[in-house]
Amino acid sequence: MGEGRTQNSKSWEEEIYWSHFQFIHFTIFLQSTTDFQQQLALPKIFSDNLKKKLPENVTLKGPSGVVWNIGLNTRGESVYFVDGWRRFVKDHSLKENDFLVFKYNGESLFEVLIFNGESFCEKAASYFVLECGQAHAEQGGNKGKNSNKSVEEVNTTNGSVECASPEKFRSLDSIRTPLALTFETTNGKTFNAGFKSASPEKPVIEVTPVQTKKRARTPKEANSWESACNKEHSEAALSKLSRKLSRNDEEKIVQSFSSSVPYFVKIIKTFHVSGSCVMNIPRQFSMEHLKKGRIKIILHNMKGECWIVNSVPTAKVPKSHTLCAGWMSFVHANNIKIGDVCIFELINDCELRVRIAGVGKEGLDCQALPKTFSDNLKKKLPENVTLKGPSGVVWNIGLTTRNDTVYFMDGWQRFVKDHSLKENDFLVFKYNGESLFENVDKLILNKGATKERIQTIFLKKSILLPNGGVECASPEKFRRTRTPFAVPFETTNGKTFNAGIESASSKKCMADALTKTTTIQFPFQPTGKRTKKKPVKEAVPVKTKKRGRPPKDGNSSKRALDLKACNKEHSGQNISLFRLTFTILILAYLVTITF
DNA sequence: CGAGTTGGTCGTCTAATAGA
DNA sequence: TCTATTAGACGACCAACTCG
Repeated sequence: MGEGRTQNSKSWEEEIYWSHFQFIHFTIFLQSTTDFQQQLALPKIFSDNLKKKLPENVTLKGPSGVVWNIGLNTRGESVYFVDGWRRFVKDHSLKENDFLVFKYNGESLFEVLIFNGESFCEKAASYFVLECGQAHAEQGGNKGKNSNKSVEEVNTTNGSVECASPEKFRSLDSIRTPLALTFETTNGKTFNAGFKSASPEKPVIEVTPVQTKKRARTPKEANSWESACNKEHSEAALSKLSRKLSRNDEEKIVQSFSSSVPYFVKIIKTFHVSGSCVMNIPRQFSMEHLKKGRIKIILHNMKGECWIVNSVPTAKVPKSHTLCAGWMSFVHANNIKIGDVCIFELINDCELRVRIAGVGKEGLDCQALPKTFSDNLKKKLPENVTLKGPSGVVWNIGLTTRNDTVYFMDGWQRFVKDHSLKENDFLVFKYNGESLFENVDKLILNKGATKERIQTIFLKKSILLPNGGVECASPEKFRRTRTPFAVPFETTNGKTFNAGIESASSKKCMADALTKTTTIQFPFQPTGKRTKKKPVKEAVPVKTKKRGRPPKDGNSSKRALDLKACNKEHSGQNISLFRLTFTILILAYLVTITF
């Protein structure tokens, strides 16, 4: 979204953010596939906006307060940390999967927080990196001019509220900003199908241009959300509401998901789960990945259970398929409801794995805190806490503990809504040890470098149960699941959020579903007992000539991060109580929102 | 050359029909 | 009566065409 905008078409929020804000945050994930031990590429959006302002040498201030002087090198479109970076990596024992949060002061200082990608919490050891020879020497060396000044500036801001002026600015912004329309439309179950094809060579970016541009009907009469909700039959109302979707809305789901296998996305409509109960497969997906004629398709849910479903060619749309017999059983067994998002991934020939993401407001109701954090602080956490947003505005949130996991519960939905949080948003929280969580804003994820990383790390953190309860999987389980990545986007607040999140509803199963649907013979034999009222016209050959402008290029802005792990060399000494407390109290985690 | 018009294509959705 | 299947209306999008 925001990232897709060109420099010349910045929103006013972006313009103000990049031109006037004193502090800029961004996040970088360390990948083994990149040479991160030698150099580190800064996020493209960051360097694009600030390249001209960046000095040749900057200072990195680690969590311990020690500073490192780092040389910047511009190559092509990218800016890299080079000289001195290796030392920083070594001194902090940075490893693959660690991720760093940088806070740039607008001049030459970057404050760095270092997080463990496994626990989503800070690496405690990073607070105990002491002044070492190299770091010390650099600090006092000829590059000290910038650093000294910067350190002073940091000290003045550290103890109090960060970036006072910008925060005030943002506060006004937040008050002005209406609730996120996009979120409501998401909840409004208003998306149409999307189709995305991915090849092994290009597993995530490629988007089939034609199919992703779905046509959303607009209602003849303008039904407002309110009027729709007032209808007696809410499902029908939702169905009507769904027609109000814009094309952009439809594409969002497709673009927020990526998979190494071909897939298509469907937003469940009334007719998918009631009445005839059919599911149409996008024509292009059918053409590319399904056999012609009647076939049976095996649908897998995320539990590994499977259903056999008839797939018949669509008469009106040649080469397209419609799921019919067996689809209803799948719907019932997996408790699929109107508005749910189903992602059909082709895992084998005629086998589709279906990810089902519930779209109810219950999906926004809670958010699990990182296990490491809650394990350490669960006993100290009050029942109600305060979330302080980047704007300075606060939200009261209730905490609930279930199965050893602590969740933001009551009020979280409001926080999500007010901040237009979506799938793949990335939040960093700072906990003050009592009842206040401050949300550090304006993180910029190194999109390209993060994409692959996120697929292996940021995983499903909470699963909504049909009864509204929440089941939280272990971090290890999360890690095993490949998670879609969405490009960083800008909220209506002008904030750039990132991170990978995925959530899905795990619905209860119907034990007999399989037996009900396994009676279909293969190859499928039509009954032949139906008669057509009218002769069917011979299928007209599809015109191959495409008119008009060619589809736009998929813009893959992959960037490489370079770095490698290194060994720990420094252990903590002279531990101060303050440092220890601070170490524990800062956390970062990914927000999982089911919609 | 650009704006407006037109017609083809195809996805969405409903209703009809027939089998179990 | 329920489920499976099919036909077709409707409507949006897009590209080619037309015209000023």
